[in-house]
Amino acid sequence: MPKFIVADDHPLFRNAICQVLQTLDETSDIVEAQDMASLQIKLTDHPDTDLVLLDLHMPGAHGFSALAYVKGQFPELPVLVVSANERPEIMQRAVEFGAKGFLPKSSGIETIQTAIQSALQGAIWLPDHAGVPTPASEDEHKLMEGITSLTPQQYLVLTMLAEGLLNKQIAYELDVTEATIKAHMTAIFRKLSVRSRTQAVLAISKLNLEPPESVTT
Amino acid sequence: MPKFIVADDHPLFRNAICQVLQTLDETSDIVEAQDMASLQIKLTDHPDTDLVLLDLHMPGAHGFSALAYVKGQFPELPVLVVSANERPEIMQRAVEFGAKGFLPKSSGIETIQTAIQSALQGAIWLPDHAGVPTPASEDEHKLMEGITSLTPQQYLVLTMLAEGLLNKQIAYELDVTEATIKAHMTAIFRKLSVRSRTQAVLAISKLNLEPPESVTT
DNA sequence: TGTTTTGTTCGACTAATGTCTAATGAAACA
DNA sequence: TGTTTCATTAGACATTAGTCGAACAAAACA
Repeated sequence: MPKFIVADDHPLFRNAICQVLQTLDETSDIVEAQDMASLQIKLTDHPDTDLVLLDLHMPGAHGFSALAYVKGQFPELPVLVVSANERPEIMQRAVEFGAKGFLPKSSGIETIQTAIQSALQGAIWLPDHAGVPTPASEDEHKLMEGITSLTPQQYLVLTMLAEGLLNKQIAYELDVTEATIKAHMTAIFRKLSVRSRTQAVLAISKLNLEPPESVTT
Repeated sequence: MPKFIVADDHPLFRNAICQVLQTLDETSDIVEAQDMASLQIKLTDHPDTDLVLLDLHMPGAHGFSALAYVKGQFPELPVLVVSANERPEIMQRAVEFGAKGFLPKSSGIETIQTAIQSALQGAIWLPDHAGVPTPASEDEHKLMEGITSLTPQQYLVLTMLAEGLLNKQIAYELDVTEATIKAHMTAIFRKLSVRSRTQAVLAISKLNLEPPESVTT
């Protein structure tokens, strides 16, 4: 009886994945999450999960930083990255940053089945067209390690910073004092090896997958 | 006697392009630039330029913001974007944001010749594999317009902000008072429709071409 | 040539940001 | 059970960022 968590903000696709999981094993225990906050809860509620199918585009998930965060919180948990992105470098990066593989959303049912099964068996799975690996820079790894070492609260604050919010606004949302947010900021800066919120934003935007998308201001 | 400006920070590739230009017309007048600062100078020194070959990766050039800036300073000047990027969406964006076409660096000599000639004749040129156009969002266009309306000094300040520099550091580099930089910031924020440097950085990072590359801090 | 507009510059003031120190509480551990 | 470690919380203080008003010069314009 394998246990899965399917984390994707698109209900239709989430359903489709669940269908495939049922096909593989009727006794599958499937938990769903539609954003990083709910994923966090589901992960702590279900420590016996066998595999997480993680979309890097959910609310609160900023590209690979979401992967880094999950790996930091649950280092032993296998994660299969699911994304609409088709770029080979992105697929390679996912594995390099600790995922069990990369599953494009354009994949057919059989491909999805294969990918999940190899991930469950502990193997790495990548699509045929993943191409030649181009290793990430050392700086990039350092940054991922930094995000990995963030606490849940710190990751949340970083997420809200990446939305362009003021400390005051973040404090209001999280119902704490502005001073608390400032303290979190300082901790985040240390872990990411930066000196200001501007540099922090610049650093994590380097880990984003999709460049030209709608500007959400 | 056509007049060109070749703007690329890679000397080898700049040379190669110049060779091709010579082949097309021996009487070609070719001016070179290796960064945005020198491009700015060359552009004002040579107002009779027929075509600019612009790499979006030079020092001081932050993706499409560099294109927006050049178009803002010289609206009538034809620009052919040259980039190592091979993604169809990027190519489409270049044209949508006012370029005469997109020339991948992997192109053969004949392709380069064709592209330059159509650009000179005023036509739009794109590679075969440019694919189906996916129009940019309205927000994206608004942002491009904002960058277009920046003055040279403001663009320079924005560039340094995108490097993660403090106002104090920018002021020192440009040899003006911190108060001056702050005034520039306020003007930039207005034009980009943002309220803080953090939001400004987030906005322009949406226009970047290359997602996962070395983190230059 | 006189007027207007605009970019650049800056000082004064207000708001936001970041660091340091420290208290509290919970989890890990001996 | 007592100890240690660490996340979370904040207040006090110092620094940085951002707005407003204004002077000055250069360019555009009538």
